[in-house]
Amino acid sequence: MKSRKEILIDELVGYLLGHGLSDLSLRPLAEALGTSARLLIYHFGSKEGLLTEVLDSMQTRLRQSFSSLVEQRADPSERPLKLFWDWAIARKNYPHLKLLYELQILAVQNPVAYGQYLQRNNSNWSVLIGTSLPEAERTPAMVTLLGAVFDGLFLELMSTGDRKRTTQAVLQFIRLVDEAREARPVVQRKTAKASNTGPR
Amino acid sequence: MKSRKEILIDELVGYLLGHGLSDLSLRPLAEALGTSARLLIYHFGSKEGLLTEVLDSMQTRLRQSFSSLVEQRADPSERPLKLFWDWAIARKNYPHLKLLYELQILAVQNPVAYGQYLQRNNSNWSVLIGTSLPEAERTPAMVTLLGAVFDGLFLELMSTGDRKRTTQAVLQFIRLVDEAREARPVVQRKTAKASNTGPR
DNA sequence: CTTGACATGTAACGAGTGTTACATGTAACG
DNA sequence: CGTTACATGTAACACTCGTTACATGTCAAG
Repeated sequence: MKSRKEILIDELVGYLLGHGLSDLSLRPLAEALGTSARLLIYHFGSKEGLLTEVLDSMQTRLRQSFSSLVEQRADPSERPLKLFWDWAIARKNYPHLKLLYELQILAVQNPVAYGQYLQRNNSNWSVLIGTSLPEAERTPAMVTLLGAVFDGLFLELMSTGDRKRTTQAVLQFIRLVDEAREARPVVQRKTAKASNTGPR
Repeated sequence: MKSRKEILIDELVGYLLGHGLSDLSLRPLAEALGTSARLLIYHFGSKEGLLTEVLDSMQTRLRQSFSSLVEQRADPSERPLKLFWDWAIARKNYPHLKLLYELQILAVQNPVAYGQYLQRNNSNWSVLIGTSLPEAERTPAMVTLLGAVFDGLFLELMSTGDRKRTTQAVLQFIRLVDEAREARPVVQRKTAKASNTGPR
């Protein structure tokens, strides 16, 4: 059984997804939910407390959704980057990520007001994607690049709404990495045969 | 001779670079410049007019700086992406770009309030970089990817401040493109010899 | 010296902000 | 029924917001 507060949080998330963070105001917010500013303060203590709880709840849910995605991935041949991309632009997840990117930028420009909500953010999943790289390629530069490709393309998607072109760009990047891998001389030298992670 | 207004604009730009857009307020702004809100309204008509003029001035200056960079580039062997990156993270330009990225995000979340300042933005230079690609590679996906790599890495720089690692990632990407180019069978078929841009 | 354009100072207006004081309702438990 | 915890409504507080009315200053041109 959900408490009144949990119900409120759900509705608040919905509102934030549609209205963004930068010009949030209690009274219009309350009115949209059919309640009053008085109530919001009553349940969350302050506007800041409200933001903290709502954003926390959102991050938690996103993290869960992402974890379950990684665990039960149907097609193991699919590249992690593509897998993650498809997840991120799914109608269900897209607005949430969009909001987190807004938060990210606001925090960069105004750490005093927003920095606290940032503890850990996309750093988590960018690392997770990085894990998918063969160990020899898992340099800081490559991991950073991988994360940046995702961030940049997502930003482009937010700006233009062009799902097709941005997804093409994701695939282009994957192709690039593959081709470069072909071109590179094999550095592996210990065992000429078998895969590289050693016996188990 | 600069008019009072032009002087004001210069000071305003300086203030915006340090404080961002999202919580801009006339009175603190005026106080920081040693003037009054009354004066700002007097010169710019409204807060909105002020923002329009200041951001316009900023974009104009950035565009000039970028143009002169492209024209007089010293080392023609340097890759355009790297050239542009170095320009963007230079101490002089970095805060401006940072502000434009904030504007970009705010406009995405709140087109009503900020959309008007966006007419043309980074689309300009991302196209310019794209122009540097050999024609065969200048697909929408590749151009999009190129722009996204820049955006994503700049975002990462804004968040972490790690100039070294992000620059390494830029170089990593350039290397990736080069290696992939090697690996790919040559599509050019018209002339087997000489470079491809034709006689000069 | 007077005129007139530009610049500035003081103070206020009405609206919106987050937050609070105080009173009232609802419903479960003894 | 009475008590108690939770929820809610009404109204206000102190403050900031962008903007404006009105008066005053500066300073060059006639």
